[in-house]
Amino acid sequence: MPKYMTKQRKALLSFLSAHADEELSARQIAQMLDDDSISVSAVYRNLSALEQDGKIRRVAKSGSREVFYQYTDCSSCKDCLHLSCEKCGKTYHMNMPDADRLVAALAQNDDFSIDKSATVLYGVCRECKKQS
Amino acid sequence: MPKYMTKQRKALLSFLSAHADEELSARQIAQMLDDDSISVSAVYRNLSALEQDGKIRRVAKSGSREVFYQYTDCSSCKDCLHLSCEKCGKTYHMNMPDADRLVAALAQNDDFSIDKSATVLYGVCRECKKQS
DNA sequence: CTAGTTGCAAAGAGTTTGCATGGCG
DNA sequence: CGCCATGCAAACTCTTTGCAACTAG
Repeated sequence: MPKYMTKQRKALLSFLSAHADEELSARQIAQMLDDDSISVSAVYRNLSALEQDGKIRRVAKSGSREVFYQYTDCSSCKDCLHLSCEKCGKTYHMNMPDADRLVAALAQNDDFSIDKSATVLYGVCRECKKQS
Repeated sequence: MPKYMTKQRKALLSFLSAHADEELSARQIAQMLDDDSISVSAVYRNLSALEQDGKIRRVAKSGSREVFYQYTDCSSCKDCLHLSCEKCGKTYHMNMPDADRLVAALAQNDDFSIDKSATVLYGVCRECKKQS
């Protein structure tokens, strides 16, 4: 959809790649890309385009009124399901045999076709479990 | 948390029970509870309380700037995983053997403790699959 | 050059809050 | 009767949009 690769868009995409799978608000993104590399409105416009393009997911976090954006680098994990840790915020990729089994079981027993790109499983990851 | 059962709160809770598992915005809720049974701000305040109490989940739907609220009647399905249809918006309950298998597989192979109350699997339900 | 993008500032929308009033217990 | 909850409207914040200037191709 975007036609020109402006330096602002380049900076944003590069930032998103570096922070793939993290849940960030537009404001946070604009701030972390400090030194005036891109304006907030341009961030919003680019984020919207990416969302329509299916490259970004929007999530509402409880307790905050902002919406958070999560960029997923599609090349590497088009088909995998995502696990998101509620403690540290990190995203993991569910291992494939499990994911396939889940998809198959849902299709067979619940007659439900899962949309892998839209669903995220929430919980607590190994690292955070250790600490608590 | 709430101390008094006002008629507004009663109307809201009754409405939510009747529309359990549906994703609705605060505005929608206030409007559907028409004839001035409750003000929008009271809806927000009650919704927030319910959210803190874990009885309500907030979701960001792509394309809309509003946040949607989903009430789950905990008594009936404390432990089950939810399936949400992207076409018709209905929520289904994943059948238990599958859910248990999924939880076990995640714990064992990914070392991830799933939070059943927070996760929702998105996809397309049987009814909607037929139609398309 | 031309058309897509940006930045700014203003508009728009959803949500929150202060305060006086009203009602549950 | 006391305190919580409500309604209203104003305040806030996040997000979108109009428009002139800029720039990638």
